[in-house]
Amino acid sequence: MKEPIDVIAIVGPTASGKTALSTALASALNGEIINGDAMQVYKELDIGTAKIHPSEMEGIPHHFFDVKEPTESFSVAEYQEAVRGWIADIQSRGKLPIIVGGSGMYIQAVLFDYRFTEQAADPDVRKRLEDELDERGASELFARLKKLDPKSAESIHPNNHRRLVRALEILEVTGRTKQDHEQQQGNQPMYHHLIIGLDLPRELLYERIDQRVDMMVEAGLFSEVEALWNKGIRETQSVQAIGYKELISYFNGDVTREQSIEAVKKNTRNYAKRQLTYFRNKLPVQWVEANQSKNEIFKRTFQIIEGFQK
RNA sequence: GGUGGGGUAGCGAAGUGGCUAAACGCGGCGGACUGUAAAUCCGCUCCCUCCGGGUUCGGCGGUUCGAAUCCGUCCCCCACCA
Repeated sequence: MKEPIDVIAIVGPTASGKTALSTALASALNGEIINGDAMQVYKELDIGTAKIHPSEMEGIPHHFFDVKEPTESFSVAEYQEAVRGWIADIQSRGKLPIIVGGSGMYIQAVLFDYRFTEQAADPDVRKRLEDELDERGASELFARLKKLDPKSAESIHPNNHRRLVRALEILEVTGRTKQDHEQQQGNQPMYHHLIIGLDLPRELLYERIDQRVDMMVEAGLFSEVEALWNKGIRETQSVQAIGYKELISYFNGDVTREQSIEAVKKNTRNYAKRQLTYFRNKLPVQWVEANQSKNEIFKRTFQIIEGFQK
């Protein structure tokens, strides 16, 4: 008997062709698309995030893009909640939700039984911990974590200040350890889902990335970033995205234009590699070779979907 | 043709008799990841490997117990002079 698919996710490193596949798939399957990308939630970050242009949407509804101002912060927990809402909404209308994006953990958090702490993150507590870290040094904070939450301390490298601070923050805000919190939950899937991953030979991927960055520059990436910069948006979470932070260095006068472009390319390549690591090791991905014609990719994807439903 | 500078691992660049398979940076590869994730962090990167071993510092030949480091010679690059 056939068990219907609840949701399909299309993942893959940046520049692997997810967007092109997504619209084709959505029209074939009566689907609607949900953003699976942490940075594409931001308004005004269009070119650098390779956000789909309305003219390319082919009439397919796209959800959860452009929902944040570039000055706002954003989090996985927020993403999880919103996207699960969208999945329910799309399903209720008899359509198939298709999540498309490259943020592995975000997608994992909606598809699997990830439970975040009841209380939201507390910026004040975090700030204080960060200051403390600067003043007293990481080793002192790490020693504290080791004492209060030894299990988590084992899995956090002392140099990873961000995760160190977060673990301490959880302790302080919720009164429970990070470890205690996480062991309550399984990695149970929340939906009958299928994850399609696009992959292509590394060398080719890098070539495509370099080309795409050049295209972004031609498409006006510098003026996009300059507009943000002129508004004083220079250090927000949004603008830590690749393609933005490097050009901000340029507008700050720290590097040349050419250097900033090269940095974008390099950081994008490194990022693509990290994405692949995540997909490979954290998600049950059905891989599709992306180094072939759109038609072939589409056909192969369809085969997988049909096989999955049987 | 002459004078000076230089040739070190994928690249850049230290090292100027033993502690050096050779600092450091970049690039590359692998990995971690539960409210910043396009973030943050870790490991590996001459060859074969379990211990360990084998070849290296432009080439060749010397000196020395021992050389990337000293000497001779040859090749190549750069600058200036002719």
